[in-house]
Amino acid sequence: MTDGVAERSRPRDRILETAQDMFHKHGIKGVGVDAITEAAGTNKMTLYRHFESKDELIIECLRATAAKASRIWDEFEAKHPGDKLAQLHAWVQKASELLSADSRGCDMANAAVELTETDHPARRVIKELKEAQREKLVALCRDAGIGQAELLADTLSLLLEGARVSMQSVGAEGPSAQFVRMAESLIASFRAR
Amino acid sequence: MTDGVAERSRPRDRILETAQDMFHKHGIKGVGVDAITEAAGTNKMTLYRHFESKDELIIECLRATAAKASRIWDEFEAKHPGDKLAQLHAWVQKASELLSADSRGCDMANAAVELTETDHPARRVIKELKEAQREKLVALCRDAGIGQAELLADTLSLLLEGARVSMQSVGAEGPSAQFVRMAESLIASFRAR
DNA sequence: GCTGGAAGTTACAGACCGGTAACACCCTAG
DNA sequence: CTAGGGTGTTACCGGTCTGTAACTTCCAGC
Repeated sequence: MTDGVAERSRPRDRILETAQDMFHKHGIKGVGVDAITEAAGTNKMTLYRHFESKDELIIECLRATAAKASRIWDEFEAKHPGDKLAQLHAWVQKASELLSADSRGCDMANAAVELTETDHPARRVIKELKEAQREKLVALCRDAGIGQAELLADTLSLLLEGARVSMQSVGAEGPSAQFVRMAESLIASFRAR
Repeated sequence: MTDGVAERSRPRDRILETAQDMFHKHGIKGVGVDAITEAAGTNKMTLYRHFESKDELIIECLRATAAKASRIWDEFEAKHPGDKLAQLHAWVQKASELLSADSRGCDMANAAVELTETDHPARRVIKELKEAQREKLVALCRDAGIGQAELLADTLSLLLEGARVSMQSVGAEGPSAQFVRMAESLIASFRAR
């Protein structure tokens, strides 16, 4: 029915995959566990046998999303082995593609917006994962031979984060449409210094 | 008790102000109408006499927030009458101050993240208000004599939007800490063209 | 074929949600 | 003094939420 999830995988995997998808599309507080299990072709009891709470499921979803993002970084290295500057341009290109393909932005940032309780267990996970991603981009910039690597990486981060959230407010024809141009001219300007 | 809202204003104003504050702090779906009315020192019936639904209240809150932001723009004109470039720097400065003062970001962007239903009545309001703000910034850049005014305005928009959402994920010590430096060097670079 | 564990089913608890009805109150304008 | 509108109070509706209990069914490994 509303599946799209491979029918013959194990319930835990189906739940995780379905939850990722539904949290992404409808937001965390916009989806109940009943809806997830139904879409995953299973039931609530099975969910609670594999995840001790909805919060725990949320955290597992965020980790899974981060793992997917990590695999994309591997593609950069595979396509441009050793050429860090080419990988940086590939990062810009990939970010732009993801912007075009989907207008619901970053799951971790969205989760941070939704989960406002300062002691929510997902918040520390979000922070850890985001910091890891930041480190990766800083390293990439540095290895690409850019002087102020941290500053470039942080600027690119903010631009992308901004593009993703801007799309949700004003759509794809807003400021985010110029993301590639902004990012590329930024990189050029940092390389010229 | 949990007030902070002037006790002797009219119920409608107290509700609106309290709702703005609570939506901002805890998110829209994280606050029920009961909690709002209680904090505003009134009751649910009175809320529904002034607002036909929670959605309507949300929209009024967003409009009120935008109106506050609009008043900040008036300050720029008042402090630097006619000097658009100084006003642009004041914009950067003010944005930075707001970043330091509060880590819950932009109410409209946050609402867009939370309200995922594509036909939610608040979404068109968010888009309108955000587009109006964009126009203001573009006009300011253009009147400051900058060539590619749209591009600068959009870049600054994304940087600020990104800084606001980044703070919610990784805190004030993350990439957003460099916002002023990024914005100022951007402006300088655009002016040099 | 038997057995044990994973998965499905049904029902429910307890809380909270947005929204409404009915009625008592108070305060101000006439 | 009185009338009436704005406000407060209480109780309620139907729905949804996370999470659990008790029980049945299925299926793979022996």
